[in-house]
Amino acid sequence: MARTWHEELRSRGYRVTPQRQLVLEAVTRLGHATPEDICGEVQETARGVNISTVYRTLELLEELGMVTHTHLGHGAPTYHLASEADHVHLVCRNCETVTEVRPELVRGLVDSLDSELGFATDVHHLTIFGQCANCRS
Amino acid sequence: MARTWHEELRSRGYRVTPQRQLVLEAVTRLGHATPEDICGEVQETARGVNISTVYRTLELLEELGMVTHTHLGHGAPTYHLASEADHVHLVCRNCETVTEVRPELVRGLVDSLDSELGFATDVHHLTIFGQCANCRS
DNA sequence: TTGCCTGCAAACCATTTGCATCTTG
DNA sequence: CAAGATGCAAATGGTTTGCAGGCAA
Repeated sequence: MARTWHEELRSRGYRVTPQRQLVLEAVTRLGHATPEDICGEVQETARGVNISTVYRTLELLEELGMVTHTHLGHGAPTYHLASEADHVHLVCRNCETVTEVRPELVRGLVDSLDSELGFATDVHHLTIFGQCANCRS
Repeated sequence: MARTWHEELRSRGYRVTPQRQLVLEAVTRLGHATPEDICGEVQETARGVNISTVYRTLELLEELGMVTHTHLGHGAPTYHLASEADHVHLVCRNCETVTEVRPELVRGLVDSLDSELGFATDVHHLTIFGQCANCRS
């Protein structure tokens, strides 16, 4: 069986704290949430948790490869579980709607960049801006 | 002959000011510059120009379709002439190097998004993060 | 002369950091 | 009990805004 999250933390010299568990749970529950969203969600359970702890924890979880973030607009980035990150984001400039599309759509591009330039695309972080079908008509 | 920039401004009720000319020249000269870079460049010629004027002017020039911006990293966005924007940016997460690639590489993706989802991709704004050939080896 | 523009300063938002204190292992 | 984690407050970086005076048309 795969190493648990707690073991993962410990083996790298980090500690398991209630705050870290709550942040991870919040990210799991919310999906596509900003640090502030996450902080709010965490505070539903534990009032005292500070936003700087949320930032530090998100950085840690990202380093561990458990969460990733994307920039979906002008404001704060959004975080979600790495295990659920297998999709590409389309953001409509007009109505701000975010659509998730299957990664196969960018397969061709990713392959070209690899074979032609040796560039390894980070698909999870990819966000494509434009105009959605609704707003075009 | 096409309408000049000055006519374009005037016809929309905007005014031609030295600051606006300087900002446009700075963007032309610098390419891929942050608002702060641009402000610095402008101030080489006209000391008094304020950064808030630079922000306001960039917003205006973008609305007029003369410049565009992209996010190449965590910090400030970078601006460049729309007429020179016909390329896609690759950003290496490791060495921070920015590479411009010809837009044909994303043609397939853009076409798929259009035909399958009716989504009109804003190629100019597209930035692809990943790891470059150098840093992979 | 009109009212759009600009400079300045202050407000804002998202994020980071220093430090004293608390907790985990 | 030692090192790492947290809370708090203050600093930071980037951007926006209100307002009084300035300048283009």
